[in-house]
Amino acid sequence: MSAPGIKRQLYAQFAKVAKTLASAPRLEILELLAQRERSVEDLVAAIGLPVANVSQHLQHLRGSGLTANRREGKYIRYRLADPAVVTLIGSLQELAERNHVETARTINRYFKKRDSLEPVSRAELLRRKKAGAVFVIDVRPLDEFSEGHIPGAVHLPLAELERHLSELPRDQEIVAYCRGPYCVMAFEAVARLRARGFQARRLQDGFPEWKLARLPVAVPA
Amino acid sequence: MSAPGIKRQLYAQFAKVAKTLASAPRLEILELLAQRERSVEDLVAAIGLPVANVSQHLQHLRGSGLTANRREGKYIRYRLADPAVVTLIGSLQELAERNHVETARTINRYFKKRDSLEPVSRAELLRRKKAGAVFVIDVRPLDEFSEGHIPGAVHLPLAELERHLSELPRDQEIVAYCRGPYCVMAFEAVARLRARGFQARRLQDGFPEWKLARLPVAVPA
DNA sequence: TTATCATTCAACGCTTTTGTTGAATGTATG
DNA sequence: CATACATTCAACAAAAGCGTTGAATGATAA
Repeated sequence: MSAPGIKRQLYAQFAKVAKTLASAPRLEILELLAQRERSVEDLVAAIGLPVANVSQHLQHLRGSGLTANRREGKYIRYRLADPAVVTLIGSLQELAERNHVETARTINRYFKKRDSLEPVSRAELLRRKKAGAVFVIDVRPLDEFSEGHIPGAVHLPLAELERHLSELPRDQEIVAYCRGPYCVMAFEAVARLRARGFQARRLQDGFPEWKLARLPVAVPA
Repeated sequence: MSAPGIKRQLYAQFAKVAKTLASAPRLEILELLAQRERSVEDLVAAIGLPVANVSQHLQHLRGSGLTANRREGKYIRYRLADPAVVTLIGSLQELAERNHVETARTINRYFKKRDSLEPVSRAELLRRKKAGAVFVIDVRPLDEFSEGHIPGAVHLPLAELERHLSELPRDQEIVAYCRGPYCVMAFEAVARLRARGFQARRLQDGFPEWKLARLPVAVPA
């Protein structure tokens, strides 16, 4: 009375969910949604694809249960349906970096070049924050920072970095973070700061991972 | 000097790795490899697809770095390249069960029906093993059991269950496990045992997850 | 109501993926 | 050296997925 077909069916469904992650634009959308809820418009502005296409991807994501949405006036706001999505994508990226040759090469060529130092782990950052021996900057866009950030972090997006150099400490290490472990902005910020003679390092993960680990989060009123 | 293309490139590569998981046969192959190393022949016998097709899937898996292989005489033996593959697939399945409507329905219809009791967690099984209040059976095929199993577990595959009922305790709970959290065999075993009046439950995960958690493992010489 | 605007739908070519078939490779065995 | 056998390669048709285009929904605001 056992059903061998049930196994196939279940695996086909798992595969369907995996297929949702198998698209670069969808991964980008998920990363953006990990920062905060967004309307279709917002997402279009952020990733620069035609509206219909983004909408189509959002349908796919919703169909797999990775996102949820709610209507708010004219807008429909999308969000991650489950914080575990961040975990899943994290595992995927970690595995890709360690085992997929091309991914490893890309990361070595581009990222490691700009940031040869070991990144700071969450635990280490916590310790050093308590000791007061660190200056944390959040390089994401303002709207994402406003939705929540590491307590004590100063908002300083890439575009404004040069203008505020005088406000940064030269006797303390600066730690930069952004959307996730492979978000380009933090790498770029660290590279520019080092070029200017600052001591700067990157936080290993981004804000979503920090939040997921249930570490303290500051949300401005 | 920042490269916006690098982000796209990296995400495309992550997507490529995800695409590897986006196929039912490949997920099956990975589950089989999580139990032990296998030749192409072995895999063909286990999943019942044409040789060339299985080989093709294996090329794909290898290309993404999820598997590795070595030649041994006429055979080429494949294995998981990284234990983290088990973690990744686990996250995927968990997310699918919680959020993907069809997956949840399948699981409720088929699996929950056969096993309405809460499964036993790894931690709970460990505690109860120490207290001696549990009888553990491994319902996987012999070759997988031989490659490693939970210490003290008795090998009792589905096909031989009925023949050995007299050797099972009626005053102790029986815990069955197999390849993973959604492996059909453990569900089936528990259902049959309950029908016969035994107290039986399922271990929440399978052997690969047990091993990954660095819990004690028995490997016969 | 009508106009406006965010979002979705439907249909179309285009590319990629999938499984199949039959031949090729490469290693062991007689 | 020839045969047997495990595995891979190459080529093909069928199916699925992707991005584009233009029209349709559905809610707000005048």
